[in-house]
Amino acid sequence: MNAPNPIPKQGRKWQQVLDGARSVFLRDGFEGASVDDIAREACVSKATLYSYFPDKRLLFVEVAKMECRAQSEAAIAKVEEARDLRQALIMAAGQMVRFFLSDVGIQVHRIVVGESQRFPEVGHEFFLSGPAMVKEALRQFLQCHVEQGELDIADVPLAAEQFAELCKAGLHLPLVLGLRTRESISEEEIDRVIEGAVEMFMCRYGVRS
Amino acid sequence: MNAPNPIPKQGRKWQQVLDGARSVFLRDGFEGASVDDIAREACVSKATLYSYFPDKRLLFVEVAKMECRAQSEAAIAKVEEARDLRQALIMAAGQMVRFFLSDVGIQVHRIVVGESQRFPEVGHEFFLSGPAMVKEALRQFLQCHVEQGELDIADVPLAAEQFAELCKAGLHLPLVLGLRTRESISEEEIDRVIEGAVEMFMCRYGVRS
DNA sequence: AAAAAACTGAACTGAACAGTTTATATGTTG
DNA sequence: CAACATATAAACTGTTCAGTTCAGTTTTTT
Repeated sequence: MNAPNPIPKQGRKWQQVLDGARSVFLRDGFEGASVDDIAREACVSKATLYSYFPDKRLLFVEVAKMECRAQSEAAIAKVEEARDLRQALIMAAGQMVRFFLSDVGIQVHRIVVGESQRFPEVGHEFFLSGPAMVKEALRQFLQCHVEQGELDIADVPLAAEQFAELCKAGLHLPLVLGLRTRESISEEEIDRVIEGAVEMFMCRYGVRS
Repeated sequence: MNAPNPIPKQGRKWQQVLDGARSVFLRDGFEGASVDDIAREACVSKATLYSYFPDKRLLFVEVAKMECRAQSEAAIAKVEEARDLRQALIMAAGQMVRFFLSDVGIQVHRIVVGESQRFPEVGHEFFLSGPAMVKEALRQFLQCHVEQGELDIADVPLAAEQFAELCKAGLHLPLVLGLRTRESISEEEIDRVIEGAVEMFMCRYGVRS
């Protein structure tokens, strides 16, 4: 009768707290979220919450890391499926754009950026478990295709950064600042950005046959 | 003896308050800055401050707009100096990169992004008086060179967004999140990003002679 | 069933801070 | 001088909220 659940991590309600925190932070932001709200949402007493996480900030860091890991693993997996180079870039761009535009992506971005002055370690942890992972995967992917002679890139890290940046073109900022809503962005608009990014990238670094 | 000072706007201490607010907001962020601090920094009583600005948020909006206007006007002026297309793009990129990396640029960006959930109008005002102005100028500039046959761009707005985005490659995010400091970025690194952006852009949209 | 560990709810503490009010001072203008 | 506008310091109000404490209950382990 031992261990029907594989990862109770600590105590029974660890995950429960994390889930509650996730939904409240994503709804209300960091300052906007009260610890009482989180406890209520998680159906857990405040005392229990504080027995797992030393303070609000650390709780948020955990939520952000969880979210980043999930997303970047999904993205990396998707890319490895594709066969053709151009197709892979389109997949990768699509994955990135869709994350940039998702509620979670926008909200985590807002909070992390907003708090990174007062709590630098928040920004730090986020960067390492999110963007840095994706960029690293992208670098390896590009390097690989350079060696196969399909791409001609002198500065691979820069190229990876450029590609990621191109995927935000015109959509990310207005969404983050609340000038547009997710729903106001059509699939066509998204596709234009994706294709624009891939086209530009291939134009610059593709080997002309 | 009337009007030795041309723009007292309102009362004598309007500018004084704004300057104090600027430096405190830029040092401590929005939540981090207390109104008492701002009043002290501006050498003004709290009551006076509140007689000019209805609340803290509006005060910040004014600071951000002031900063944006100054920057975007400077940027636009710089570009109009250059003769040659490629040179103009390099100037424009340089101007944008340097603003993205400046203390003011980073700090305003942090605050605006962080507060845009709770106070959407902050994000709104910022976007319109900053990024939107620059993008508009960029579009006009590109359109102009398309008509002169130097560039071949089907979707000018997208191209403008892409160019602006390329100027952030690899530098902006780590700085905003506090993983790197302004000083740790060498001039060579900046130049690599600028040249990378221009090279990529010309590769994609330049008319091959 | 007894002991130990985890959890609860509710009340409490302490501090921060936006915004207001008041009583007073300074300075300008007619 | 008198009236008026502007400024000031300081105390006050009211609220919000992170984090603590504790007496008591439930769950798990042995």
